[in-house]
Amino acid sequence: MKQVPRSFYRRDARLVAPELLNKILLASDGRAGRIVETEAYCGREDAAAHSFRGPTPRSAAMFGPPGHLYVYFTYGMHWCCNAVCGEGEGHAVLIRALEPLAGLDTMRARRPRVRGDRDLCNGPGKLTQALGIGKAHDGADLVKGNRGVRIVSDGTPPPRDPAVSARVGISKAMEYPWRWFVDAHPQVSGRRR
DNA sequence: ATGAAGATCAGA
DNA sequence: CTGATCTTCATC
Repeated sequence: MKQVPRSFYRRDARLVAPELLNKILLASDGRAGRIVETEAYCGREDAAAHSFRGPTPRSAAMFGPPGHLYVYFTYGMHWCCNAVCGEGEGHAVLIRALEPLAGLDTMRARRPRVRGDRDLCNGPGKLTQALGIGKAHDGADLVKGNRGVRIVSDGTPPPRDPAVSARVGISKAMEYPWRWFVDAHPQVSGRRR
């Protein structure tokens, strides 16, 4: 497994998001999945971003150093995780779906209602539940992995031609095509509109 | 102090 | 399509 250096994240989220595809999100106890769907959120120029109006207590991590995690709670029950990008401009990449790779038993235990393994991590709230990511990981360093979460590469390059679409579930700035996913994994990628 | 909206999910 | 569930932040 190769390390993904901090310089990888120190760029516009729209450049990082498609390149995060096929990298691996790793949790402390061996649970891991391949990233197959991402979305870019772009600070002050992006009305759909939590960072749009500048830093708040919730979005503080988005303005922090790149290569750290921004984790937020939404809809009264779900955690979502992002890789912070850029250099303090409030850019981040939302990780929306994983192809489960390891620790599937623990994932199933975390998501007891799920029938098939393909529903384990195919959504931003699902994958955090499967991997056990929550408030404790807000601000965690994905390069050092000192809070048990990191992103690595197994050498698989990002897709040469990732699928692109509008972002899912937003009500502002819907016109931007800032969602990328691995088209070759229809069974694990989230919704496909 | 208040309330509306929310980067979602599961089940009918 | 709807209900669940509760934090966050802008506004009053």
